[in-house]
Amino acid sequence: MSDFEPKPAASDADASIPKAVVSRLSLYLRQLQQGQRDGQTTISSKELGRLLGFTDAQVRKDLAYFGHFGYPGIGYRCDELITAIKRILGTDQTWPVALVGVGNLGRALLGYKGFAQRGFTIVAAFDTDAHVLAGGSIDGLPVYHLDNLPEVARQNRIRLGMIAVPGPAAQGVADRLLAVGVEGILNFAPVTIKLPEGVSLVGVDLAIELEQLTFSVVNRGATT
Amino acid sequence: MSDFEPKPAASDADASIPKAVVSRLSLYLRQLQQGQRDGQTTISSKELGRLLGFTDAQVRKDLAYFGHFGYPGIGYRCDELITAIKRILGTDQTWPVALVGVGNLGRALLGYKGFAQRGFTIVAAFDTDAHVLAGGSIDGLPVYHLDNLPEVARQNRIRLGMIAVPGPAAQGVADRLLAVGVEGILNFAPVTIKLPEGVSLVGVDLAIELEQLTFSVVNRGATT
DNA sequence: TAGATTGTTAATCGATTAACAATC
DNA sequence: TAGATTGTTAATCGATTAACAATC
Repeated sequence: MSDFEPKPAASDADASIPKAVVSRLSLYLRQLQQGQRDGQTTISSKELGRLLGFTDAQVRKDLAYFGHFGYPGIGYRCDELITAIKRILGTDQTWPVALVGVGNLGRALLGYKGFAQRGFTIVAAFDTDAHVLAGGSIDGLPVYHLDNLPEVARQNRIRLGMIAVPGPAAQGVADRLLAVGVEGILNFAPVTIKLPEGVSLVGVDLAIELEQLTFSVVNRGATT
Repeated sequence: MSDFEPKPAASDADASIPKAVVSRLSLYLRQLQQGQRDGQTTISSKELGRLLGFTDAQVRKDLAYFGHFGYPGIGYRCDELITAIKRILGTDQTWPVALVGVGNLGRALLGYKGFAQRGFTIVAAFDTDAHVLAGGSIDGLPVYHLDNLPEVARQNRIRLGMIAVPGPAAQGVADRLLAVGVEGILNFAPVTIKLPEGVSLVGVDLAIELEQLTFSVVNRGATT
């Protein structure tokens, strides 16, 4: 850590950061990258907020949790802020990810281009189905039996796992990921997974996303 | 509407419902259905909260936005509460959905079993790529050129659309969905989409979900 | 300099939790 | 009845917004 740090950095006993702030951070990053592709070099909190539907105050407050990134009178320099947010989110490095479950959804995740661009690489896939395993590899990526998880995870220093198996199998898979030291799990199975403290979990349930949509369509204007 | 309504129902000038409440509603529903499959007929707010990591007070408060569903001393009857929540979310009916973009991700969405079980049916898929269109159908579902959206959408009374196209194409697709009267959009493209008031939007960005995970892994314990 | 915009404080707003009378 | 649990009110907690001195 050579360059001076603007703030004690969120690693300390630093006041905890609201989850909502972190999810907006990802949106800021995405928007900044889009702006940069369009040749923008600088952006104000007002403009960034407008593009995403937030107030300028919120943008500044969110960023101020992590340091002083802006220039009064100018705004934020896109390249600097992109670098800063990536560091905050931990995606200034590439993360090797394990995928468990190579059905429909798993295959789509394997082929998804968006991961590489944002610092993630699926380095190994696992399944238990003989039919799937028979192929040996998909898109050039080896597909192992789940029983090989321990060795493969260790060899590739895997810290993140994605679960794309049927609901009833998800908890068992999560337990096996934990057992090999995975620190974060992205779960696509439509069930609640129980994890011990100290392991992070993000759940994505595609049907639930659609339900959120139908609610607001049916109750047009009833949400905050 | 024959049976007596417990409350003025969220359609009125009824105080607006926080988004967070609606997303928990979906989790309650999922958990209740899981419980029911395991033979449970009744559940208390305390137990339901414990399973999902919420307080009992929160569960009761959330449900109380919509009516009186519980029985003091007993709890909630699973079947009744499932029916009630489905009605609230609008998934007591089946929604025909249009899918635009039949690449990797689109194909996975087409094959996803979880939708049908929760009230959604993809009734038509669209693309603009000649190679994709050449097949004519996928999984028995017709794939049309996007230019055919107006007629197909009308014929099938489509009110919801899912966007699974590359980022640069997403806004254009959204505009075309709007033009045919779609009222809600689930966007998987990693870009911000602008919609007019009165159309609902839910965005799912897979890389962002992973970023949320890396943040909490890197800043272990720094989130609320 | 004048104009723009930051970082931050204080005020507002909204959501969560605790507590309890009512009820089965 | 006693025990359990609801629905709801009031208290607490946290997050958002408005305002402004500091700064480029």
